[in-house]
Amino acid sequence: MEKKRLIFHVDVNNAFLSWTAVALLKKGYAIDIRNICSIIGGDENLRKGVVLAKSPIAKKLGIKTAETIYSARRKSPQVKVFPPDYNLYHEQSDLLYKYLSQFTPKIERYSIDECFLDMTGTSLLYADPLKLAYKIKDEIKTKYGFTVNVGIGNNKLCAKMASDFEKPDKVHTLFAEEIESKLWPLPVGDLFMVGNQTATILHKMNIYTIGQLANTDLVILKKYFKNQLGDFLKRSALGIDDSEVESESKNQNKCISISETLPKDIADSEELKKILYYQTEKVTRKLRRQKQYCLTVAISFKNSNFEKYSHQQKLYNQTNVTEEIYREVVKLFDHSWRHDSIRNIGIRLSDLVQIKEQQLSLFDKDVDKNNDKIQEVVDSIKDKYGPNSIYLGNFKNSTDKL
DNA sequence: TCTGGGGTCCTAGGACCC
DNA sequence: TCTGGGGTCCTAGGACCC
Repeated sequence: MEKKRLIFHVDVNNAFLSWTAVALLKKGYAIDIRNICSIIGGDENLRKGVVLAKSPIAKKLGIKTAETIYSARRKSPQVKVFPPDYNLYHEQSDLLYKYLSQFTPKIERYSIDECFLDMTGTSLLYADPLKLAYKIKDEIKTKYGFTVNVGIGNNKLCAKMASDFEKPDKVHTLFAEEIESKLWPLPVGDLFMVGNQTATILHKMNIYTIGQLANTDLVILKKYFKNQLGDFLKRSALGIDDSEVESESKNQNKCISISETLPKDIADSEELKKILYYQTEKVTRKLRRQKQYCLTVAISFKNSNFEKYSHQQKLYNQTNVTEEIYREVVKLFDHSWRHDSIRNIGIRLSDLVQIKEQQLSLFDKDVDKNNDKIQEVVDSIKDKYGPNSIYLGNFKNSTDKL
């Protein structure tokens, strides 16, 4: 018999918008942008003009996340647009994580604004889970000025679905005995991991609610969805999920990537390579900060027709040295670039490992040691004097463009 | 002034081996 | 000489999440 678990899901309400609102209020801004028709949006002049977060009023007017600001303005001409501040968001995310860590060591940062807490077996410390959830919610509000939803369930799926019920500033439960009454009436597209494509297929099968999905014969689902997906959907609709809350130490990054929509389409290989160098630097520094090495390097393109393509290559040895990875990036670029006009370009490092397991070749060994040393020195100079304090001679002007 | 960025996971299909 | 088939590894591309 499986032990009954107790999982909390804490979700910041309109995270980017709330965090910006709090920061603005602190600076003396007269209006709380959470209470007007407002959005957080990228810079349209740089072609990054999409909605990243919206206020409840903006939502009511039909503005959706990821749509263009242009389209948002058509829905509501008076909408106020504020730029994102990712440094602020990471700071706030860290604050939240630190605050929540006091309640259990079994905590998973699921995204920048969401955490799972495994509260199983804490009944001696916290007799009433609901009371604790309210305390968490209220304390975050008074301490930090933003609100959260807390969802409580017997697994991660139910906790997450519960935190989504009614917003903002609410606590909800979705225990096993509540699944039929609280989960099943919801539209099937609301179920976690049911996106547009899956929802469309389900609708064609005349399945519109989570309850209908739960009561659909598995044999039928398996006909429409390959392999485990049918199983997974049925289990989710029944509120079944036995995945664990993965605490930080267990939860290693599987890949690191960077990509960028360019202010203008670029079809010049030298220019694109300069951007790639700058991206390689950024992404490998992150890799080194995490004391990780990668074995696979990938490059990705989106051209002016919005067609995407990518290429990847496995290396012989794991590395986190900028120059080694950049050499591979250039190879991939020369191999795969279709000489088209590029709108968005990026790099992805995957097959990450913590310890370098080298397939040592006699000759590589010393070179490698030197590279590591050089890299350390370069990083420390950049930490001290800023990212542009030192660079390769041939890319002296690479940051001018960016 | 149309259409972001950082992730995870899955699958089809090709290459290669026996 | 008439083209099987299982297993493994790898890449490209896509769905989904926030």
